[in-house]
Amino acid sequence: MIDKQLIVNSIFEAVEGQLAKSDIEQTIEKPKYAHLGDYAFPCFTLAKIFRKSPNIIAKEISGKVNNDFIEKVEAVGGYVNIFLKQSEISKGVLSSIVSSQSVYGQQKNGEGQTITIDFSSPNIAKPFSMGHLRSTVIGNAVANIAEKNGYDVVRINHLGDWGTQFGKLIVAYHLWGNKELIEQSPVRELLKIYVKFHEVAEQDDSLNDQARAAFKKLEQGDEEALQLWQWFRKASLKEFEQVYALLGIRFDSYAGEAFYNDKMDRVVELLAEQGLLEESDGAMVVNLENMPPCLIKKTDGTTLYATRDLAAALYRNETYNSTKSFYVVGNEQSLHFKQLFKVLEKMEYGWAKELQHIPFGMMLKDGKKMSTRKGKVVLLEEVLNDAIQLAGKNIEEKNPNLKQKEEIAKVVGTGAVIFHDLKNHRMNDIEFSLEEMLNFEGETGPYVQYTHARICSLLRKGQYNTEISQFEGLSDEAWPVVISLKGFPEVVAKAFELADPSQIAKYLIELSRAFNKYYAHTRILEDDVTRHVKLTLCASVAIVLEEGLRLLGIQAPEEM
RNA sequence: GUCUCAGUAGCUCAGCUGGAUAGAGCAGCGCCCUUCUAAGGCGUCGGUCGGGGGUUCGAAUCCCUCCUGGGACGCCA
Repeated sequence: MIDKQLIVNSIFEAVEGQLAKSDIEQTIEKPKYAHLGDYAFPCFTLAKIFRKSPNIIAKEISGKVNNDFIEKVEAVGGYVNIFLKQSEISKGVLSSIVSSQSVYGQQKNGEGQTITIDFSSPNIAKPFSMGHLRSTVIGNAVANIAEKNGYDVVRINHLGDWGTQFGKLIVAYHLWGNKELIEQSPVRELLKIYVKFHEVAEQDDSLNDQARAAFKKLEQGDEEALQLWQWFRKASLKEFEQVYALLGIRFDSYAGEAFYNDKMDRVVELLAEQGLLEESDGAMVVNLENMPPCLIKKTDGTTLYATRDLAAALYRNETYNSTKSFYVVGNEQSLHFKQLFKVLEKMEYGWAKELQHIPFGMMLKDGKKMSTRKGKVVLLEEVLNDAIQLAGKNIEEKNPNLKQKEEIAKVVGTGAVIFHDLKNHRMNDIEFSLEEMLNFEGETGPYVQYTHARICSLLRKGQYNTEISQFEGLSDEAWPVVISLKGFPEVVAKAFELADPSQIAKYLIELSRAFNKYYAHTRILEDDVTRHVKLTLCASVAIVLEEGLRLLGIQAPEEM
């Protein structure tokens, strides 16, 4: 971005210091249309200062802006439009990408800092639904993006392996459980009895009392309850790990809620010491301003989600010495996190302000929230399998001689599902649509992967040699591609600032589109002097596409 | 009721720290494979940016208000 700084400087001089450099930098924009140049500076705010029309000011400034990267400057309708020297910029961008390879775009703003990211966090003994997909893929992408911004990342799977739901499961197991069936297909069977529990409990409220009692026994260390709990947990985790393997996601810690079982007394004591704990209707709460109180202990003395999250926050801060903490959890839990952070603030922990809830919209079915309790869920594994199968079918049609068909179908199918989730802003609710998710054309993961694969094919056929450096001689048609490549580092930084993976996804679509257009109109493998620089451009695009997809948690096959 | 998120083309969305003619994809219609993977490219159709006020030289973007939908709101997580 040296070119932009130079432009800021020369505009700064041209306006005789009437605007701060930071203001100028913010005001400079990317013109809406390519024929208006590469940078634009609107002069409307200056009209008052200089008491002249924006048109005249733009003309005056445009005469004064000049440096080695600028081809020409035009004043149009109150704007100063700046055109860069394409050859100079191209040379800089391509040589930078080719020399740094996948490191291109690496930022340093997070260097020396650790960030913990709590994501995925499925509930044990419940199926891995499409709803959990969101936390999993968004969290994983945010983690990758944080690393690309220089942070050390600790990936935490805060498993939902504790709580009243286990009381319900234990009761349900005693009533309807079948050991053999559960051994065979744990999550499916456990879900079945869990759903049944809720059906019956609707008629017979005493079941809920039994469940609470069962959980209390569990929390007090009852042998039989503990054994059941351990069994449920282990069996579920085994199934989850298959999904993580398929998605290529790993965690640094699987410390779930149960892990904090022996760490909660301390939190309660601390709260009591500071006089924050109050009794209310038999329960223990922390009262908060402008918010409902935060429940710490139930009437029967057992703990709640919030208690465990408080213990977890303390533990993480002490263990990882993190400077930031993200919680990638659904939007519907916003209040819970507001309360949690507020309680920590009241406990006077300075680091409480570095905790951040990264919310996201819900996966809807028929316009409504999916409910595990009613058994209305779409299973992630089934969707992934559908996607993989369809990808396989496409390969059979389009590229039947492909090697490693199965492996590629996996990469393309899961890529489609992940990209579909990440391409839109995370706060949007998503109406579950298998049809849309399995669409491989247009703004999709496979579209980006396909662009990458075609480039790889070109590089093979053209015997692209990384040793040769040729960065000049591109035609005008290549310019939109170069400009797009140039923007990658900025996108990486913005994606982290906003904790928004869709920034990367949208960028990849834009780069792919720019390249495909170029590819459709320019023959690469021509035996002329520009062949190698064209291949260098192709190689650069491939590097950035692969790296961008990696940030999203998607692989980029060389053939498909 | 309170808080919160959202409302842009038939559908899914981008643009939202104010700026030039509101952009994509899907669906529809029509082209382009005897040349580098057609999972592609090109064209065309399609919009009172939920309604109404206000601030501003300028508003999809900021403020107010109303309407519609989702979600959360003490012993679930």
